Amino acid sequence: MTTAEISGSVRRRQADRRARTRSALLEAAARGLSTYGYANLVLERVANEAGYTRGALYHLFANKEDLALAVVGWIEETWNAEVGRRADQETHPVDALIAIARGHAAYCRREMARAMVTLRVEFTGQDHPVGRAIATIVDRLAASCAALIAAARSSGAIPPGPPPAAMASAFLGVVEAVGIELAGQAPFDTQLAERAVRGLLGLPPVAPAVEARGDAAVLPPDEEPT
Amino acid sequence: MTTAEISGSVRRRQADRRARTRSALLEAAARGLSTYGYANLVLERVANEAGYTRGALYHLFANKEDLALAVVGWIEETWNAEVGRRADQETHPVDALIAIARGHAAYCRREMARAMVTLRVEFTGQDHPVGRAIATIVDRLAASCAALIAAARSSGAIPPGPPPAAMASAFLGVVEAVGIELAGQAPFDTQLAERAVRGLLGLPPVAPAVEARGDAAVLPPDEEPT
DNA sequence: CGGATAACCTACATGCATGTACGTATGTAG
DNA sequence: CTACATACGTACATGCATGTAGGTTATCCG
Repeated sequence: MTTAEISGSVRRRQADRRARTRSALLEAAARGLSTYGYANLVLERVANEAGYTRGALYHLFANKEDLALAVVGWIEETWNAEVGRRADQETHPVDALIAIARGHAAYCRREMARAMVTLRVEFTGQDHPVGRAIATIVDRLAASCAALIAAARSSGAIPPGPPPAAMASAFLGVVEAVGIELAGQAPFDTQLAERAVRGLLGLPPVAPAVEARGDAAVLPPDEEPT
Repeated sequence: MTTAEISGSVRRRQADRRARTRSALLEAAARGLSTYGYANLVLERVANEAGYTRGALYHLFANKEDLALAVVGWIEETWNAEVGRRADQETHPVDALIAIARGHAAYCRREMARAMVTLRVEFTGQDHPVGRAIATIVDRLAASCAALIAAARSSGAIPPGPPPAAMASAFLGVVEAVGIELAGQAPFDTQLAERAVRGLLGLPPVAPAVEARGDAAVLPPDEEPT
């Protein structure tokens, strides 16, 4: 029984206990959202998978929407920490774009990345707070990519083409597609994403010598939510 | 006109009426599925948007699932007619892949293409008849692409890389991504899809002279369902 | 040790969407 | 003109998921 397990385990502070159950619920919710989406997500299943009941969930989150928004916020944090920070360290716009392509393709191995796609597709064309939250993140990211594309063009690094905003949308779509389609493949080849976006942007292809070696990146498993 | 022909045309009136309302409901359902997905699709809205009530819908379709399956079948037909046939006419595998890339990117302008994506995402990882129907279509398509990739490799047209099945998944993902992200943009540049998949597959980029001209394809609006 | 507070569970109320049964009107054949 | 079939509408029943209220158990502090 749950109560016996709790009383038998090591004593924790109330805040710790709260944070721990909150993390468990968030993780279960992220898994559920990535597979079932928002509408098909049933809260009792989420709570049970985390080892609780709906009562605990409604004690920690206001409602279903609040739970989903918390998951979206968690996604944004982890993405910024794992991908955005790496891209910000690059000085040249092309390098930053490639860093985003490879980093996001790698990030797509995580459960949360699939949740991002699922929610975005589900709420496209709707007017729902969760959809707006997702759109805000993606729009910010797209704006950054559009600025990078514009900068790379003005410096002559990539040839002219469609408007930067449109190219940025296609760019992110390509990166996401490669990441999602290849998530679960081992070894995970993040260079495929780079090859695709190079073609899209009009950059010269990667050197054949490097390409033949096929460098594969290995990712650590999902971390615990904070 | 003979009496048989007259009675035949008269007998047709009911069948025609049935087919017309069926088409109207199918079209409304496709629109609804592309924006709301399956779970959020409300049959009363579908029927009302087609100018009927749920009674007519349940007279022509067994249930919600049957309606969605009919939409999926309609998607498959139109896709084969507009994209698959074009690809089959190409003799060289690379040309067939490019034809699929450009054709599918163009096809993505249609409402139904968005429904295809929405349903596929919604039912990924589920065991639902609608999801199976979608998966069957996509799997067949992916198998065709994988065969084309393998053929192109054995003829030396494209360099070696990840397994053809994985490449085919990424290929379709890229094509879909470019098509979806750029649907609604005008002029619609199907060549972006070609550039992206060329990079992905390891093909040389398109000639700059042709690229600079930026040939845009214009599509007719959605046809009536048959 | 014991009250207070927070974490958590159980049971009920509500709303919404599907599916079904039945009613009506229009078309069709003998 | 009569009898039947088909297209479509209306109203009810059911199931399911959310949200809420109140009770129970665990933790904190004087």
